[in-house]
Amino acid sequence: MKITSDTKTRMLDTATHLFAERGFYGVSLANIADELGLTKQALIHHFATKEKLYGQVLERISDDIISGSSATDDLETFFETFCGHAIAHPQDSRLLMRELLDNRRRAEEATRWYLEPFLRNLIDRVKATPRWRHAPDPQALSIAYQLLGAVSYFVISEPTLTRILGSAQFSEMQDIYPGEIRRTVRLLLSG
Amino acid sequence: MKITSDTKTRMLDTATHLFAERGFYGVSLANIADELGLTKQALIHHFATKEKLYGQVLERISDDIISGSSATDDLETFFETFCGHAIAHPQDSRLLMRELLDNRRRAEEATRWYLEPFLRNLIDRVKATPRWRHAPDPQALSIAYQLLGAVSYFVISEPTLTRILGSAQFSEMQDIYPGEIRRTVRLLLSG
DNA sequence: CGATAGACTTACCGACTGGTAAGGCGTCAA
DNA sequence: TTGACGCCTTACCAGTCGGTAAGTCTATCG
Repeated sequence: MKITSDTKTRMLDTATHLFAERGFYGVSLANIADELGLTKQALIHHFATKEKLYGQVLERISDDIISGSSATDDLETFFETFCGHAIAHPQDSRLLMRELLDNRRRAEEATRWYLEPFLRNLIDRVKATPRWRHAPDPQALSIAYQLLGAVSYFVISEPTLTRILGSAQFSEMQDIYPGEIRRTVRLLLSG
Repeated sequence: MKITSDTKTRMLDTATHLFAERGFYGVSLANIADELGLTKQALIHHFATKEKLYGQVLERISDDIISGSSATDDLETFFETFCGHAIAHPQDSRLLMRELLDNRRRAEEATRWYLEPFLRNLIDRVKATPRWRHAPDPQALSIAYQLLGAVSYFVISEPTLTRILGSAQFSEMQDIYPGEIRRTVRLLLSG
């Protein structure tokens, strides 16, 4: 128990998992604490409030995403990496999707805007391609956003698709999806 | 006060709006009742439980979506309609997105599977095109899902994009997005 | 050995949750 | 006039929420 940051990391891991699965209001501090084998006051000791805990969870994820994307990658490589990361870490996609849905209400109290640098980066990346070199920002972002949405929406649909298709067909779909995305990227960059 | 179904409709409208905005656990029966100028027991009188109210909200939306899509439309027309509906009724998209995120936990108690007929319909529609006539189900669904995701993800991002781009650039993006989707549909059907 | 500090606990709080029980009120049929 | 019914209310409940207060325990350091 000497290394307190280890406990803090475990807390963030568990909180990330639960917030991603049930959302901010679907999870109580007691839920998180139970899964850790601690009390909710241990969480409050480290993070002061539930909001701040949630904020640190978001911050860690957005740092991962931004640092995980090399600035020199072309669009095709970028989305290949992005798609791979999203499928490997569906929790992150779920949590960011929830944040997109919830941030209108959280807007007043949001201190930092997590997604902005990521999206600015994406716009520049699209405008670095020959096809979209002269596109205005909204159009460049439209291109990127279609791909972003195509990946994220698929990843968060895992439970639904598994139920409808069965797990065998879903994992088949999961295998081919990155390739389909790659083909769409190429089409968008050439057409 | 004679026409009770009118009150019931108002209740469903308000519940739809609030559930879409804050999610199932972010809204209490009292919140909904307050906005209606009634008490939460009025809601319970009509819907018995919060879960059943939520279920009826979902049912109404999925009925709208399914009945709103003519079976004879080709893919391009279908997604044009779908995109228009999504932009005109962002609440519906938000709610369905939340359901995709939450239904893993709700899975045990779900009595009806809302999205299945919609997705089956989509698979058939993709396989009705010359380009994908012989595609297996997972691939056909991958094609459709990219488009579905591209539309839905954009629609629920309105608060985020407005903040980042400003409302002028966002509405510009909203204007061009259906056209971008249409072009992507064509690319996917020809490439 | 004694003191200090961080990690974590028990005990507790007021506010709010979904839901039950019971009754008031207006409308309509007999 | 009377009774029944649908709509909605007040009163109330046990359970949970996020958070505060006041410790206990252990490790470190002088």
